[in-house]
Formats: sequence, C-alpha cells, structure tokens
Amino acid sequence: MKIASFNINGIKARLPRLLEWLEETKPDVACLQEIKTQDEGFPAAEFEKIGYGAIWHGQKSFNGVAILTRDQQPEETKRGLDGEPEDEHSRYLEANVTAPGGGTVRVASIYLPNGNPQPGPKFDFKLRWMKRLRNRASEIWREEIPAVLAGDYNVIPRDNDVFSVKAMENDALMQPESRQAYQRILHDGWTDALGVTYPAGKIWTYWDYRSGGWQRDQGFRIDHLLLSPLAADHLRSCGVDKEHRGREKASDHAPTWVELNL
DNA sequence: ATGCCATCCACCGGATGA
Repeated sequence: MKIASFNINGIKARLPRLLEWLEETKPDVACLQEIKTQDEGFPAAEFEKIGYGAIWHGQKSFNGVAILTRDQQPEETKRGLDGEPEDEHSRYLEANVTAPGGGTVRVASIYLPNGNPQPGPKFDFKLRWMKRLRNRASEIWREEIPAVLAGDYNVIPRDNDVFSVKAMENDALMQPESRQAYQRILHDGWTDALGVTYPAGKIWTYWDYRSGGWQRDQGFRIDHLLLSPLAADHLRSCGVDKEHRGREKASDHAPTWVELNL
C-alpha cells in the first residue's frame, strides 16, 4: 500500500500536474497540502474521473489540506486540531482508509505552520500548533493501529536534511525549538520513514523557486511521513518522486511516499 | 538587508510562503 504526501502549492494551478502524477504513480492514498482554495472550489469531479475519492478542508487563498484515496472514499475521523478555538487555519485532516488486504489504516494530512519570521507571533503559533499535533498523535498512538501522519511539517529535522546549514540557520524551519518539538513526537514512538531509511540524509523534498534552487539542487527535507509502530513494522520502502519537481509548472515540493506491506 | 519566484485574490500590487 502506497501512501504519499504532496504539498501542491495551489490545486487550481497544479491540477494537470497532480492528475498526471496520480495516473503515473498510482498511490493508494495522497495527502495534499496547500490546496489554496475554498471548499466550493475543490475539483472533486476531476479526481473521481480517474478513480479517486476525496475529502478536503479548504480555506480562501491559503493553506488547505485534502486526502485522496484510490477506488474508495476516505472515512473522515478528524478535521482541525483541538486546543485553540480561535485558530481558523485549515491545516489538519484525518481519515480511515481500507488497505488492499482489508485492514484499516489511519492517515492524516498535515500542513504545519511555517513560523517565519522568528522570533515572533508566527513562530509562537507554530510551536503551539506542534504541541497540539503531538497531543493528537498521542491519541492515535494509543489506539494501537497502523497510522501514517503525512505532510509538510515545515521542520528540517537534522543538519544533513538541508543543502546549507548556514543559509538556513536563522530560519524557523531549523530552530532548536522546532526540531525539539518534532523530536518529541518521534520520541513518543513515531518513525520518520525517510529519516531512518536514509540516515546519511541529503534527500530533499523541497526546492525554492527562487535563486535557482532546483537547478542547483539546493533543497531540504521538510515533508515527512511518521509511522505508528504497527505501520513501521511493515515499512517496505519509501522515497521522493524527485523527477516531478523538474517538470513544467511544478510545485516547489516533490511528492514523498512510503510503501507498507499490510 | 533585500530580492530572487510563484500563487492567490482582485484589480495589477500586496500578502504569503520557506
């Protein structure tokens, strides 16, 4: 079972590329971030045409997450995180999905706040949001089910997950507080699939549009798939569809995925 | 220190992103 995470940076601008990627790589589940549209503008019919059911949590202009599932409809289990009622960003969506073998897998599509500039209120919001995410992750963990928390975490976990530590040293993505908050979730028992599979790092999931980031292969790893123990036990492989980042009108992120033997 | 590029909305420049 293949589960992917893809920050598409605008579902309207990206639709042809997104449909192309789905047809070429056929993920069973695609967790999307930055759909950047209100609920009414979500092109559900386009996905249905190629055999994907969907749920989505939209917002005007910014943020927005969705979950697409092949040959089935996701069963929504959570929309938004608890703990901050005044937070109106659409950044979290969660569902149960049926695995090919018949079992159930919980998946979440996560768009964690960027947090720049730091220090400041946006960075504080990021850290609060990470605490709320950790609380939700713990609830899922205690259910003892196969689960995959997939998304754009906006965290560079290690120094070897970035092309230049110096270039990014003041960025919210790699502040010690951001890394610690991420690490706490891992310490709770979640497995960063690409992190453990490629301990030497140098695997990027994002390349900036500016400064020729793609052309120079200057990127970093911020899109992560965190596996519960029952998912991690069955990790077969994982990777990044890097080639898709180099296409015309590409997102600045590449699709990132895990394959589980469930 | 800032712009670099791309997206969105809405009216063409400002906000946001990472």
